[in-house]
Amino acid sequence: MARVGRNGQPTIKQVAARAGVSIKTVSRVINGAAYVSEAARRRVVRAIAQLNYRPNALARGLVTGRSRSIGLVIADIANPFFPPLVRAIEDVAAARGYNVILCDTDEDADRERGAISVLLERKVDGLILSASRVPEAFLRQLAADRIPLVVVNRVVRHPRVSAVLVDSVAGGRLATEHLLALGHRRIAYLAGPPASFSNRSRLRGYRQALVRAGLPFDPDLVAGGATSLAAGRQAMAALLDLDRPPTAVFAFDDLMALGALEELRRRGLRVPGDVAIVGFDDIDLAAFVDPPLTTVAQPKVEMGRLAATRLLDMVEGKSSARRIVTLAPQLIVRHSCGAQPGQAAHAPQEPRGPAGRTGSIRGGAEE
Amino acid sequence: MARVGRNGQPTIKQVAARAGVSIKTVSRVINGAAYVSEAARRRVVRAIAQLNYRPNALARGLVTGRSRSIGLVIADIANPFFPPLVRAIEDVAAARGYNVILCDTDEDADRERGAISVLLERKVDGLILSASRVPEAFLRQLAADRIPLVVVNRVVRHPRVSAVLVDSVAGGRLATEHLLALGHRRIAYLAGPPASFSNRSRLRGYRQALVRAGLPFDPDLVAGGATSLAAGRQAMAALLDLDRPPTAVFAFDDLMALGALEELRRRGLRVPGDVAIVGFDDIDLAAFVDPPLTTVAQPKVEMGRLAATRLLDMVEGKSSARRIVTLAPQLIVRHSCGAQPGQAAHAPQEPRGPAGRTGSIRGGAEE
DNA sequence: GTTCTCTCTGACAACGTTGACATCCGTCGT
DNA sequence: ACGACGGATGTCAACGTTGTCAGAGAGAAC
Repeated sequence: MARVGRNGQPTIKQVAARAGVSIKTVSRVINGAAYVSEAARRRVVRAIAQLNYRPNALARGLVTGRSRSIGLVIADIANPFFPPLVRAIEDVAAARGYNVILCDTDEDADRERGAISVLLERKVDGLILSASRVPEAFLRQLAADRIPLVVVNRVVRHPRVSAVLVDSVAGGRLATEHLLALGHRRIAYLAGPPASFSNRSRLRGYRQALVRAGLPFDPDLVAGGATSLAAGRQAMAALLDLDRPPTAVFAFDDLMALGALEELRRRGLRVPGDVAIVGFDDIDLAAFVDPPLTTVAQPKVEMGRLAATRLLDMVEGKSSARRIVTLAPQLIVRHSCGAQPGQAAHAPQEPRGPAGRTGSIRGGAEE
Repeated sequence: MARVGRNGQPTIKQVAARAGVSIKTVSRVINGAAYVSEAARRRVVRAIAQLNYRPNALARGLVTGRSRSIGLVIADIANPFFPPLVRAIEDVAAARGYNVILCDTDEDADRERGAISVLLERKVDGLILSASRVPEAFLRQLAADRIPLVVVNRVVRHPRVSAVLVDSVAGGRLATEHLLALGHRRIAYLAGPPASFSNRSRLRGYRQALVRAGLPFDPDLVAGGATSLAAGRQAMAALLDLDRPPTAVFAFDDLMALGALEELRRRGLRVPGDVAIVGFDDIDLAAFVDPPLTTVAQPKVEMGRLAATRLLDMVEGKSSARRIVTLAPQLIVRHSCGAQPGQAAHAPQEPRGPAGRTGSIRGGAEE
C-alpha cells in the first residue's frame, strides 16, 4: 500500500491505517459526525496530527457536489472602488467557511464570459458579479442552470438573481442638484463606459435634475466613455476646448473626476474657482486630494457584506427567492464645488420617491 | 442512465452518449490529444456545444493531482499597496491558465496559518505570500513538503523558497539621507508592524543613514507599530508631544505617512514647512494628496509579475531552484519635504553595495 | 500472405472522499 | 432467554475525470 498519495501528501487511508480504524471512521471524525468512540476519536486525531494530514477538498467537492468556494468577478481590483467591496465579501465568505476566487475583466464582456466559464468549471458554489458587462440573457441562462448569482450595481430580470445596488439615478440627481444649487448652469457629465448600467443610471439622474431645473440637456456637454485617470483627463480637455466650456462637471466616478482635476491643474485652472467637480464612489483618495473631492458615496463595505451574505444564503438554501437591496447614495460635500463642506447646498426641490432617504429593501415580488 | 450529473450539470458521459463515442474519446477531444478522427472530433464538439458541457475541474484535479489554481495570501486588499500587486499576479496567472484564490490575513500570523492550511486543502499548485507574518520554520516545512512557494518582501532560508523583494534597507537609507541632505537633524521613524520583515529593514536603513551622518540613534524618535491611517495619526501625535519634537519624519509606509499628515494638519502645522515627511510604497494616492508625498517607490506591478511568473515556473517544473530577485527602491521626490520635486536632494555620501542601483538578481547559491 | 506499424478507439482502474447500507456487539425490556 | 434497540464500526459504490493498456483495422514492408 502506498505510504502517501500521488503528490506526496498523506491521504485518509494512511490516517486510517495509522489509527487502526477504517477510513470511514476517520471521515466521521473529520466531519464531526456522531457515533465515534472517544478512544477511536483520540487515536484518529493523533494520527492526523502526526501525519499533518489535510483532507483533499477536490475529492470532497467531487462527491458532495459543493466546493465551498465562490467566484468573484470584478472589473479591476486596481480601481479603488473595488478593494473595500472585495475585502468585505472575503471576510463574510471566510467567516462562513468559503474561499473566494477572484477574476478581473477590465470591463470586457468576453473576458467576463471567459472568467465565469472557468469559475463554473471550478464548480464554485455561487457567483458575485460587479461591473458586469455580459448580456442579460447570458446571466439569465446561468440562473436557469441554478447557479446562485448576485449582481452588484446592476439588475437582472430573473426570479433567482439577487442584486445589491445603490440608486445611481438618485445619486446622479443628487450630484447635479448640488451643482445647480450652487448656481451652475453649464454642467457637464464625464461619462463612464457606455455599456455600464451605473453609467446609464447616473446619466439619467443628471438629466432628470437638469429637466427639473428647467434646463435643456446638451449632448455636447457629455464626454468620456471609460473609467480611468487618463479618460478623465481627455474628456475634461475636450470639454474645455468647447466654445462655451462648462463651469461644473459631474463625473461618472472619482477616477474620472481625478483625471479631470489633473487636466484642470495642468491648464492652470482652479477648482472650484473656475470649474466645480463632483465625483462618485467616495474612494479613499477622494478625501485626500487637493482640493478634497465632493462626491456621491457608495457604501462599499456594506454592499460587499450584503452581496456575500445574500449569495451564501442562496447557496446554503436558506432562501433562494430573488431579493433586490437598494441602498441610498450619499452626497459628501468637501471642497471641490465651493459649498460649505459637510452639508449639501440647499436642494432646489424635494427628492421624489423612496431613494435618497434610507436604504430600502424590496422583496422578490418582481418578475 | 442519468441524463445529467448530481448537480444538474451535464457530464462527460452525456456528451459521449450524444456523440456516440466513449468518454475517453471525449476526454481526448477536450484535452486536444492526438489520434482522434475528424469525424469523431466534430461530433464531440457539437455535442459539447449542444449540452453546454463544462469539464469538472474538481474531478480533473483529483486525478491529475494539479488544480491549476494558486493561493495568494496578503495582509489586506484594502491597503493600497496590494491591489496593483494582486492585479499583476492575477494577470500572469490568467494568461497561463491558472486561477487565484485570495486570502486576507490582517497581518495576523494565526489567520495566515489558517489561510495557508485551507489553501493547501484546496490543493492549490503553489502559494504566493506577501506581508507574511508566519514563523520561518512553518514556511520551511511547507517547502520541505514540496509546495511551490514564493514570498514577497521577505526571505525564507530554504533551497526551494523563492522571493521577490525590494531592498528595504536601501530604501530606508534613501529616505533618511534625503531628509538629512535637506538639513534635518531630528528625524523620526514612524514604525510599521514589529513582526514585519520590511519594517525591520527600513528601520535598519534609517539607522545606517543616521550613523553615517554621525548622528546618534534616539529610540524616543521611533513611534508607531502598525500600518493604518489611525496608527499614523497616533504615532505622529506622540512624536509631536515630545519635549523636542522631530522636524522630519520617515514613515514605514504611505498609509502611516498620510495619517501623520492628517495629524499635522489637525494641529495647524505645515508640511513641509514645520515637519517634512517621507513615505514608502508610492501608492496611487501619494501623488494626489496635499502636499504631494515624497516617498520611496516599490515597483508593485513588476513585483507581482515576477512573483507569479516565478511561482508558475516552479509549479510547471521549469526550474525549481531558489531564486531571489531584489529590486531597487526609488526615491520619488514630490513636495512633502521641501526639496525640488523630481530630483533627490544631494546625497551626503555615495550609496554602498549593489542596491540603490538597478535591480539585481541573485541565483540559488545561498543556503 | 504474414508481420509490422500506425491510427483510432474503448474498457477499466485509479484519484480521495462521502453516502447508503450492513454488521457486530452490548444492554435493556419483557 | 430472547428480541429489539442503538451505538460503533466497516464495506462498497458512487462522484467525473484521466492514465494505462489492449485491441481493431488499414496499409506498408518483407
